[in-house]
Formats: sequence, structure tokens, C-alpha cells
Amino acid sequence: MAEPNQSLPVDLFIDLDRSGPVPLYFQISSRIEQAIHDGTLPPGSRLENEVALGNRLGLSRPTIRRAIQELVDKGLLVRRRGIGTQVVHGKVSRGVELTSLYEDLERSGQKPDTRVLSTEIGEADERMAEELGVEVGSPVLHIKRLRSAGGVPIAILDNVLPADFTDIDLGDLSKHGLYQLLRARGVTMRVAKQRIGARDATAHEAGLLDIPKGSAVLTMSRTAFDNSGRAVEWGQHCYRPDLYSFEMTLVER
Amino acid sequence: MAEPNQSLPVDLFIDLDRSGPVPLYFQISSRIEQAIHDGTLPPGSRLENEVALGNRLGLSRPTIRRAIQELVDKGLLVRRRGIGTQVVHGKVSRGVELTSLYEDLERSGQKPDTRVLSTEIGEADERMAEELGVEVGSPVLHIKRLRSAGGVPIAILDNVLPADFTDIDLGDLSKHGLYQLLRARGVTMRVAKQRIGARDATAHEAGLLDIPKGSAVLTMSRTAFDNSGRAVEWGQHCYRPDLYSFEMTLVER
DNA sequence: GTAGACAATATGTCAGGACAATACAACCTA
DNA sequence: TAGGTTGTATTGTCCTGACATATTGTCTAC
Repeated sequence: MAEPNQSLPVDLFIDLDRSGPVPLYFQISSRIEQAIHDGTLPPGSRLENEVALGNRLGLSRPTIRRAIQELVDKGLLVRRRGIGTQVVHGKVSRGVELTSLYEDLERSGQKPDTRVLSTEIGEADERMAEELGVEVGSPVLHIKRLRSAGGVPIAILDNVLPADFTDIDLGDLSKHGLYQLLRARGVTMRVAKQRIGARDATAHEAGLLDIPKGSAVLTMSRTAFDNSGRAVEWGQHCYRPDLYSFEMTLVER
Repeated sequence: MAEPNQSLPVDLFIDLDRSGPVPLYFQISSRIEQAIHDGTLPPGSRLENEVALGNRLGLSRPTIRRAIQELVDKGLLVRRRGIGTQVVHGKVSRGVELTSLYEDLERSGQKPDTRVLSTEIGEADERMAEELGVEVGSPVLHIKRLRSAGGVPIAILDNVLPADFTDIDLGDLSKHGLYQLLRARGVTMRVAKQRIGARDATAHEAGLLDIPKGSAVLTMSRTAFDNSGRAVEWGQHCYRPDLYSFEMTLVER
């Protein structure tokens, strides 16, 4: 037999903080996720069933279900009715999230560095108006940056923001990520739509990224919306494909 | 003001089928999704609040919440406590799902065509063993295909499947997608991990895809797991970037 | 010995209620 | 008028309880 699916349900000792602001379901799911990552719950192992887990922790089944659902959505667990809940095989990896390249690099321990190529307050052309949901001709902030890590250029970032943000402090752009600046202004990105593709680099891009002219670049264009559903940012980025790629986990619903 | 957020809650007439096998929350979410797509619920409009919607439809609040949550996860709706639930701005587009290129093409009305380049039953090398979670040397089915649409080559597909599938009918491969064949065998893919990148095409790839040698290709490698968490398929694909790209919606949790 | 019926187990769906946290608007006060 | 306070609307979290449905294993009848 290839897989020891017979493994018994694993006990999880969880201290719950009922007074704090952290939801109970989140405390549970975090603890289980940690157990998966540190090997306490190896791939293929079965979780205790929802009812028993709830009884043991003094929680109701909906709370337990919600905690488990979080991890199912992340692709860490699989549920089968009549069977139980199991840990998915395969090494786990961070998925695509609503973060920026800057944060990606910071998290992976690299030191991001940004060179602002140009900033300009102009009028929205037809394409920008469509992407941002504003009227043609309305003021927009157009930013072009070159993002590096460890002195090596990684990506060319071309972003357009609607009128509300034309007063952004451009000096901060070289020290912080765009998403950090937006969040510091109280903007919370909730939904984004993006498209990932590839094409040959232009001569200008090849020069900036320090790659041979005409070689491949990975492209991503994204429109992000805040929690009122309004478009906050439209970006067209191109990445050095040997230094960056997109990783994600898909879950069938 | 750019956005008329004042719009009143929109009424939805929904016939519920309580006897059928379709869950109530799914009937609700489908109906709302349809209303969004056909313009009954325009971007920015507000939904009735959860309690009122539940009362009017004779459903409990958890059921309504679940229906709405489905659409929030899809990136169609945004919830704000104290405010209500609104339709997201921006045109809606299909996200990355656990489907195959074949199904993508079929759905978009194109006629997919597959040329099987080679099939081979061999032994798993180290990389394959790692990706599929099997032992080195165990039998695997290695398939290489060229996928076209309308006579134009779109992608080179290189797939490896574990021992259980070595008896797959290779003749079907030119008529159906790999995922279709797997599903027909009762295999249900539940989770997949994939990485999207880019690189320069090799001379061989350029020839197959009918593009200039050394120009960019879009690459995707994916490992799919069935509902028991076992690896079912590992694929390394490369696409003509002018004919294919990946589109997705990200939702902050 | 095999096939079908049945029991045990686990998740899936749904109801109804309670209180907390947040955002906004209206109001009142300085 | 400006500023803070209060009130109201709405989603967020959590509880209890019930029944439906899918899967597996066991027991029985033939």
C-alpha cells in the first residue's frame, strides 16, 4: 500500500482565547494549519470528526466547520462525507494573494528596492477610464517604477490610480510598496482581477531588466477594487521570468 | 459624484425548489449571480440586508449568508458590516478554475484539436516521484500532446500520471481532454497547485507552436490531487502567449 | 461463498436565536 | 458652526438542534 491512510485521528491541544478579538474559528484554523506545517498532522492523516472536535474544545459544530472550511479553501484539507477530513498530500506553498510584489519580496527575506522612473498627473485615456471605471479625461496619477532585489532588477511596474490619490507622497514610493502606501491611507483592497501572460521584451524593457533584447517577460495586469467596489488601482507589470513566477492553489468547490 | 451608491436595495424574485437536490443556498446564489450578469443588479447597487432577504424568501439567515458568501468568494459581491452588501464594480470575468485547457477552449466556443506527440510507460525519475508523491522507479504514464484551436497550435502539453492510469485508452486522447478522461474514470480532482511563468521557447517548441525561435512562451506546471489527497497528474505546459493567458479574481479574506 | 440489507460514521444542509462590532447619520451641545 | 455623542442599521460571530445523504464495513440470508 502506498499511503498509510489508516492513521488515527490526531489530537490537537488548543488554548482558546474567548475574550480577545480573534475569532474562535480563526484560532482553530490557525492551530490546525500550524500542525500541518510542522508535521504534527502529516499528509494523508485524518482529523477528528467535527462533532468530537467540537465537544472536546467546548465549541459548536458550526464554529469547527468554519475553521475547517478555511483550510479547505486554502487547499490544505479535503473533506469527504461519510469519510472524514484529511490533510492533502504534496508540499504546501503560498498561493496568489492580494498583495504586491514588494510584500512578496519582503516576506521571502529579500530586500526590495524601488527606482521611480516617472510620475505624472494626467488625464485618463479610454483604456484607463475603462479599467478604473472613471470618466475619460478625469485626472489620474501615472507611476512607472523599477523594482529590484539585491541590486538585480526584477520587474517594471506601470500603475494608474484615480483622482483621489493624486496627492500621494511620491517620495515614499522609493521606500515603500504602493499597496503599503494605499493601506496607510486607509484604503483596503478587497477584490482584484488580474491576467497573467507573456510576451517578448521591448528594447526599452530589456535594458531596464538587464536581459537580452527580445527575450521573454512575464506580464501581469491587475485592477484592484476597495471594499466599496470602486477601482483603486490599475497596473501593468512585467517581470524577469527567471526571477519571478506566480504560484497558486486551486480548489474545486 | 462618480458613483451613484445611493441606489436602493433591489428586489429579487426567486422561485425555490425545496424538494429537489439543489441546495437552497445555491439556488439563491445562482439567481443573484444571474441578476448581476444580466444587469438587474448593476455594479455598486446594494442588496437587501440578510435578515430581510431571509424573511421575504422564508429562509434562515445562515442560508442567506452562505449564498452571499459564495458570491463574495467569487469576487462578485463585497460586504461591509454596518453598511450592507454591494455588487463589485468592473466587468466580471471567469477566474482560474480546476479545469483544463480543452474545457477552456470548448467553453469559449473554439474547437479544440489534439495531436498526440508521444505516449510512453516508463519509470518515475526523481522529479516525477517528488511531484506525484510516488516512489522513484514506479511506473508512470508520460504523455506529450499538441493542442490547437481552429488549426492554430496553442500549447504543448507534457503530462505524467501515476501507475493507476497506465491503462488509459490512448486513442481517446486525441478526441477528449485529459481531465475529461480522468473524470470519466471516476476520478475527481479537488485541489491543484500550479505555477505560472515564462521563458524563451526552445527550437523544438518554436517549431511546434509555429512561432519564431527564441520568442516568449507562457509556462504553467500543475500538480492535481484527487479527493483523497493523492496526486493524480503532473503537467508542464507551454502556451503561445499571443493566444492564451490566465485570468483570475483575487479576494481578500 | 456471495450478494444484499442494514448499521455505524461522518459530513452536508437548514432552522432560529442571541449578542458583538462597525459604520453612518442624526442629534445635541459648546 | 464645529465637535462629540447617541442611535440605528447591518454584518460578524457563536450557539443549539435537527434531519439528509454519502461511504464503509458488517451481518444475514440464500
